[in-house]
Amino acid sequence: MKALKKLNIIHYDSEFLSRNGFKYLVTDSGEFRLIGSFEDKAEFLKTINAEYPNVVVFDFTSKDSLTSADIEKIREARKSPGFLVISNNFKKETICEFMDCGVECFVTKACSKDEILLAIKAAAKGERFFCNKVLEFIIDKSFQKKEDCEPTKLTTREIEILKLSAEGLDAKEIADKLFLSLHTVYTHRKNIMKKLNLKSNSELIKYAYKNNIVST
Amino acid sequence: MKALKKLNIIHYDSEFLSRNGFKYLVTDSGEFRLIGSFEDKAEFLKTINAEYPNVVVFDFTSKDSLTSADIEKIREARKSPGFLVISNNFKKETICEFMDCGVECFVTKACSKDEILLAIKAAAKGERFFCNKVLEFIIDKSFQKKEDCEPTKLTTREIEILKLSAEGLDAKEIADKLFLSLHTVYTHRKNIMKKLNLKSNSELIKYAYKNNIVST
DNA sequence: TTTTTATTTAGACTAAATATAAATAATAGG
DNA sequence: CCTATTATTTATATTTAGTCTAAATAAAAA
Repeated sequence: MKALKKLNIIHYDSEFLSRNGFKYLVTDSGEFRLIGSFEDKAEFLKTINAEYPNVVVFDFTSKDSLTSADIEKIREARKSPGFLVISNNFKKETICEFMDCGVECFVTKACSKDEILLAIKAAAKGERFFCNKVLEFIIDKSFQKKEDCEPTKLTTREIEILKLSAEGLDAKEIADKLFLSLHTVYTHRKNIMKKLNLKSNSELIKYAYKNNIVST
Repeated sequence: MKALKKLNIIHYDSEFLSRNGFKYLVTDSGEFRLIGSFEDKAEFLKTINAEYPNVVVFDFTSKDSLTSADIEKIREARKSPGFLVISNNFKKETICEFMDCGVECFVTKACSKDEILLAIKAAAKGERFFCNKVLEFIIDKSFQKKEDCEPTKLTTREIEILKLSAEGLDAKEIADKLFLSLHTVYTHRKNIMKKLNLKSNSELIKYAYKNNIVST
């Protein structure tokens, strides 16, 4: 069937309000066909494989969110749809992760109707679209970093110790908790600070909060 | 029961998705009449004074959110409507502030349709309703506190030092910055910890972040 | 004025952290 | 399988940071 070819959109968000707000948005404009707005991930993924969406829209902070592995699977299965994240609470790491696996567009839920519509169309064409807030966020947060999106890599043990530090535990408590020598904790912390270019335990804790390594 | 009298609801949220999701929610159920779902605060407040809402629903993290002063003004003007906050990113202080000025119900945007409907009805009757997430939050966060919602009052100097600590400055740097003796800084910090019942500089920094004394 | 609260400081002492060095454990690459 | 690398662990000696006790000064409240 020729006629005017509407863009097929599929949506996944655990928030009721967002699902219905989105439903209203895309159906009202008349330019799109909404395949569905899903709360359940399994059902959502099944429908993607049955229908042929041009654009996949999702909130990556949903309860049982899409992972980058999910996205890659979708990409592999067919001609890749465009991906658009509509969310709040963007975290640097998460944005990077999804950018790396090919998600084109990111907007916040605070964005205007027009901006969201623009983002959908951009995603359909495989173009990038970041709303100002996301953009600001990326620029701001990637200030101190070098080239890539990843912060200097910490080992699992180092991250563990960083987290506990940010929880307010001192070196001794961490040592007790992890059954380590106090010296070990100091050494790890020293290495963390070296890798992240920090100069005190306070800065380390600050880093953990600013970079969402612990929840606020 | 006057079966025909629908509850009048008015809604204020800067997020497009939420406004439309909410619109759908309340109109679909047939139990309510939605006076309007507003993006603009002035317009919203004007409409409240013109119409007679039974329930006022709003997101207190909106761009130009309702203040507790606004709420009080609405309360004074007429028989008080019920108030329901639908939001994410609850902060302890904000919840307390709005509870103090008489807001009955709090739910998150992640709540189910049914829960939101329950909350609306509770607000209309002047009853309290907290969703589980908000409840958890309140219980968790008010653990270490005494009676009131306010954290133990710190002096201006103490807050100043708390902030600088959270920024990652050590005692010496704070002393230099404020032209104080190192001992003075230690004393202030000791007093802060005593007042807040904290036992280390790390916990102090954690406290600052958890309580939004510094921005994340 | 007297009392309380806030702010400031010091000396003696204690706990925490660093620098340096190095030994295992685990892992990746050939 | 062996080896180079990385991760994890620990210790000693030394330095630095922080606490305890005590108290002076200033400002604000009673």
